[in-house]
Amino acid sequence: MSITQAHHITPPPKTETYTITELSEEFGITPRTIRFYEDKGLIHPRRNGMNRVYSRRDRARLLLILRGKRLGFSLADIREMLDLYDIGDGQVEQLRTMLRKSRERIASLEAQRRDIDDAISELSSGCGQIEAVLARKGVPVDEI
Amino acid sequence: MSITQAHHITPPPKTETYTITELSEEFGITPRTIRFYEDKGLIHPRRNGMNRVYSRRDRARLLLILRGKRLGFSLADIREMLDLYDIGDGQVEQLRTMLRKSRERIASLEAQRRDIDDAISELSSGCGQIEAVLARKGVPVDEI
DNA sequence: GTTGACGTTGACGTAAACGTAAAGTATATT
DNA sequence: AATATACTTTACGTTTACGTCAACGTCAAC
Repeated sequence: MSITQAHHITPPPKTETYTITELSEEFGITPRTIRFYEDKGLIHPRRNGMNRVYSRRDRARLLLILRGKRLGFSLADIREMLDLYDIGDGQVEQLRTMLRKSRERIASLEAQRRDIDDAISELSSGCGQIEAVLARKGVPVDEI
Repeated sequence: MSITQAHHITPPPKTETYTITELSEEFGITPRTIRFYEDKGLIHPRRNGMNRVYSRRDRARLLLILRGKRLGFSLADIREMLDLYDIGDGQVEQLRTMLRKSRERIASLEAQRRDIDDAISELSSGCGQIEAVLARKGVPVDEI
């Protein structure tokens, strides 16, 4: 039914390229997501006719995008940093921006952590009170 | 046309009631927000004609809602807990539910905190690297 | 000639928690 | 009346990061 062999196997990987599904599977995201990033200006793959063709540089950008997301940056932030990365000449300016953004992000995360700690305290205390009431009523507290 | 006297001065505060703007101002939220909560079934003020009339019980519910939000519960969660609170007879069942939800919330918050700590670590390390590069280039790092 | 795999664009849907008009009602004062 | 104030409802807009169709293109295989 087929030559069993080549078909969608990149012929001679001259300049390594990737299709959208290849990347989506490698990174565990959907093609829709990758197109969405393109829509937002985060990535600019070449085209082969209608189809998107991703280079290793594109792949690297995608990695940076996912890393940024993991760190809690917005796509807009990531885009800004990638744009600076592209310019490339203003290395220093780029690093300054990343440093500033990273520090801001750290401060924001630390604030979040304080809020979380406060909430945990309040919730724990609330749990304690509920447990006390239930215990007084003879209700086993751990089987909930 | 009027007794020149009373007007918006609650006559004899027989049963303490509140208007929507009173509550919104007291709690620093907008009337829209309070109506939204009603829309979502979190609160059920009486009506005087078309106008909403809030009792002290309603006010207390609003406080519980805001407290729940502060602790990071969704309005749906809060609604569920308030509904149980209303029934009132199944006190135990209600407490169990609150205890369960609170514990779930604590677990979720602790997970969030771990993620935050990881992100802070990664960001700090990244900042360190950037600072090193900038320092090597003779760029002052703190004035950014 | 049609099936299948893969790709494309476009547009609407989702979630949460409201914001923001737009337009009407009711009451009280001027 | 006219004005001012407070309140009402209805309904669409906002934000972020996609999901979910729908309908169509293209290419190779059978």
